[in-house]
Amino acid sequence: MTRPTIRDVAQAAGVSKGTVSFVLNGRPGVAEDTKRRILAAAEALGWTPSHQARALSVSRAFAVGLVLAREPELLGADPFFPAFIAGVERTLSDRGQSLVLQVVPEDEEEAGYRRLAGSKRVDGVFVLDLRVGDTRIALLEELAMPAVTIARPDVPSSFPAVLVDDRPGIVAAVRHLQELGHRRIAHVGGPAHFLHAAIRKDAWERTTEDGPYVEADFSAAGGAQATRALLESGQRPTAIVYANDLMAIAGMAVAQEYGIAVPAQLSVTGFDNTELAGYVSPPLTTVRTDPYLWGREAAQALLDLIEGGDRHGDIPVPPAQLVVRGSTAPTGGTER
Amino acid sequence: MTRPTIRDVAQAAGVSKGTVSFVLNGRPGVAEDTKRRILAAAEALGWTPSHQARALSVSRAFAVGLVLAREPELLGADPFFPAFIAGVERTLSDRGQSLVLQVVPEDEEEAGYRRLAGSKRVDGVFVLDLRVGDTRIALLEELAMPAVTIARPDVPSSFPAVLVDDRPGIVAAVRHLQELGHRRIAHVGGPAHFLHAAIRKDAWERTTEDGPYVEADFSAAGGAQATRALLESGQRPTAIVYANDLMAIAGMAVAQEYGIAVPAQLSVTGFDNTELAGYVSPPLTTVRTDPYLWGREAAQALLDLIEGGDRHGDIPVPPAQLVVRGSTAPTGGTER
DNA sequence: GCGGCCTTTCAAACCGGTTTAGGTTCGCGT
DNA sequence: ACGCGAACCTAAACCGGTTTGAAAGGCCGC
Repeated sequence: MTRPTIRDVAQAAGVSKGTVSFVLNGRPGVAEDTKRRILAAAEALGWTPSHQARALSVSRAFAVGLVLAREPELLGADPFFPAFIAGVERTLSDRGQSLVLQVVPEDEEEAGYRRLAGSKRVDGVFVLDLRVGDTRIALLEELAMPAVTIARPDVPSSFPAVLVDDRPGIVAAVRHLQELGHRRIAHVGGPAHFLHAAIRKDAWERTTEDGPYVEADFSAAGGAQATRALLESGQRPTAIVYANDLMAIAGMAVAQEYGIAVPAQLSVTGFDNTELAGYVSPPLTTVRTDPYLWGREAAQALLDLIEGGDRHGDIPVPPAQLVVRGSTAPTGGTER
Repeated sequence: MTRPTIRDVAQAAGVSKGTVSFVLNGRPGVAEDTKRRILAAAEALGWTPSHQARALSVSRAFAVGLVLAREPELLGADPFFPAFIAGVERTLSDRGQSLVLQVVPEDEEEAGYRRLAGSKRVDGVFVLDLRVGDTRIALLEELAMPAVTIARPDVPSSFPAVLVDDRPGIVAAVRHLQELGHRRIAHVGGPAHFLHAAIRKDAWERTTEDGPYVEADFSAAGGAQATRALLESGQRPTAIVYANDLMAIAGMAVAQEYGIAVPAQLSVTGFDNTELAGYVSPPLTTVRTDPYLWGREAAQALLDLIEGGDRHGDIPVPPAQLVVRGSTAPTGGTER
């Protein structure tokens, strides 16, 4: 029992391969009656097109790629990635495309893209975790590979970008703290070469009046260490705005360890609204983002780009929103 | 500037396509000299095989699939999945294969597998999150699709399985608690229809002398709720063994909320050793697993199965190990 | 009754590899 | 001088679709 091919369908319907192909691609110029016969035959045989063969003749892969260059441990802790992928899949499966994942060590990222492009395994790619002066866009242009980026405002890109603006979220967090009376509001950021880390820091910097900045690496360990540095410094901040939830949660644990009560003596905000955020003690005030939506939009844009070739312009998405929980409180909590 | 094909290489080397193909697949029967000429020509032209064409002629997809039926939010919180994928990728990229991901709503899981199989997009699949009486193995047999499962001991499977044994980890956790003097040791498990949830519960049940069981759903919300139930029950346990870190961390927050000190009044253990586990307060005693390794092994087995067709037998992996941190302590902590 | 046009269909080429059947060339034994 | 096998290589078929150029048939007007 081998899979039926288009030949079998043609034979069964008493027509040629070409005609069958026409019908199945909805081209005009085939008599109604013949069309019905062919469709019936295909149905009866349970025929489905071989995507391999189709791929070869139209030289399309019917798939898009995603290269992940983060370390596995960091990936595991980051809620962005699965949600984004789920969103991407949502659109892809509707359009009969699939997603090829490539996880590579950080220093082989470029090779990852080359591999996807060189073997024509995908028709386009997503570019995540954009960095300042990212070399990947030039690379992809050179490879003539359609791409869609998840970018931040004010960063020109030759590819369509899903424009995520983290600033309103950070600004809202800082303002919220200021309304609670905080003045020394610190920031624990991610690696400065990441666009999203840079823009979060920038938003904090412009909104806050005064407060120390520590660069960390988005990891729990990094967040803990940065927090330690802040708490031991001469002038302790009364609030810390973290660039993600993971660091914020680790930071709260450090504060506890130092005997500093959150939120009574130290207010803390995170970013991402991970599942755990609402279930730590105290529940974390954080910023909610919607990577699922970004994934859907990014996939839309990429497929349009691949198919139409004309889709341009960026895709705005709703700004991040502050979720106030229990880790922030007015200043002036009692010392113990 | 179009990509060079095997024809171009043949022409440049002054031989026929067939010969080139022979050389590039390392078949014997080609003179050393010719071989060199061909390789040189291929090199000079920068030729890489079109995987589409190859796929068509040998009817292989050179890819394996992974169907994920969990809800995106749960995926985000689970460290298993990215680490597993990273491990899979490690093996795959060495062998020139790629990974096709399919994320589907929970009720469309079967359709997901059918889609992958029907379009011949993949040569084999991984089966994760095995359930009791899982219908997927029958489905895959019907589809004649090679598969490798991540399974638990004592569950017969017609496919090779990476045999993960969670029991030693749970047993070690319970024993550790017993050595600290605990007798009423509760368990908060995952949904009972999941094999890994069932076996963890089973291991706890056999090792513990006495203690309540609450079924939850591996989510933070579920863990919190289960913990609430346990703490409000007449006979409070002095220790709780959770089936994953996420629930354990949420549980600790609930205890705190109730004014119950961890670990002084309540000891807690998790499972997974997520990144955050070591950076909450108190740091979580948990069980370390190695999904990265499982991914590597699973991919090995799957490729062997696809290529050789003869690979059988299960693949054992090192048992999970207890990581003792600060969330467990001797019983008899002072009431406040 | 014939040329012209439109509709419908077909046969064949093509995508870029792999694989098979067969053809040269050569050296060797007799 | 001839037959024979080994070593090397080629031509062509094949995988399963898409696409093109042309042919066949029907209908029209003149």
